[in-house]
Amino acid sequence: MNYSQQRNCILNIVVSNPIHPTAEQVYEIARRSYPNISLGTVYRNLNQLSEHGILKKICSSYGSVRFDGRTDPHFHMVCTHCGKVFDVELEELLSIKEKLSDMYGFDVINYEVSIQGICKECKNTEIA
Amino acid sequence: MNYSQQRNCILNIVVSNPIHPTAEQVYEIARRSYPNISLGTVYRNLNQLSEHGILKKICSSYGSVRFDGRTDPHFHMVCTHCGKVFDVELEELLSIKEKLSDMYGFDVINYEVSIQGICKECKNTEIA
DNA sequence: GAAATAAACGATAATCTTTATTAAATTAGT
DNA sequence: ACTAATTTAATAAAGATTATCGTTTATTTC
Repeated sequence: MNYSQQRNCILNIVVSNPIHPTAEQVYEIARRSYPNISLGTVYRNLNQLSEHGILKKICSSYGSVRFDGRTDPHFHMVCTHCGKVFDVELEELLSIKEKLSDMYGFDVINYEVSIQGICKECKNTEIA
Repeated sequence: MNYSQQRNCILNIVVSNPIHPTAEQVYEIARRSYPNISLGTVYRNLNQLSEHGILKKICSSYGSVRFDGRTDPHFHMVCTHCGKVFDVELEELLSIKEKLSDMYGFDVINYEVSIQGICKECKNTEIA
């Protein structure tokens, strides 16, 4: 399932831009290479790539879905001031799957930690 | 900020129905008491109550935002088969705030763990 | 308790995000 | 190069959420 220039372009954009872009952002970047690429194409491919585990969807309580080219276990902090998304490592979460299966009989397919707060930079500039 | 019969009704619905309802679901229930309540009123109040920390918004990668009357630290599992949302307790996550502040200089306002998988019941009925 | 002020409501339009449809173009296999 | 399958662009449609605005309801002041 890896043909079409557009799909490769979309994948590259997400992987090489670790800003956790929204579909709209991917679309804007993709248009530089494919000026009449359609937003529908972007959505379709982002969803297909996510379903195949090549990308990951990340959600937050506000705003659009974002996409992540990193698929190894890690989590996300969203700064509610500047909107940037940061990667976070939390080892204590890596054992969640087994724990939830034991405690609740739940087969974990995917899990996500979404943290909202104020990032270091915004904290500093606010003080100044 | 706690007047209006409609707001109290909406709050009661979310608190007394621990199904983590969507705005649409709250709307359907609220109409039993206030037949011409507006969906906009439901959204407005759910958001206001969330902003005041009286309710909590919960997001999942698919579907609408849901609301939770429990505001103490706990997390959520969504069954991708039946769509139900379950509460989860994970003590190892309760210290996230301090850890993220130490490691990343990030002031945590809120955090959310969203787990997708197949619940016990759906697993059993699938086998049968 | 009535009048004045502020907040919230209902109805509806508008917006934003995402998905579906379809004819034309592209890709893969022979 | 030819045929079948897949993908695309363009567009419409659907779904979720927010904004607008005149009217109603609640709070405050007298």
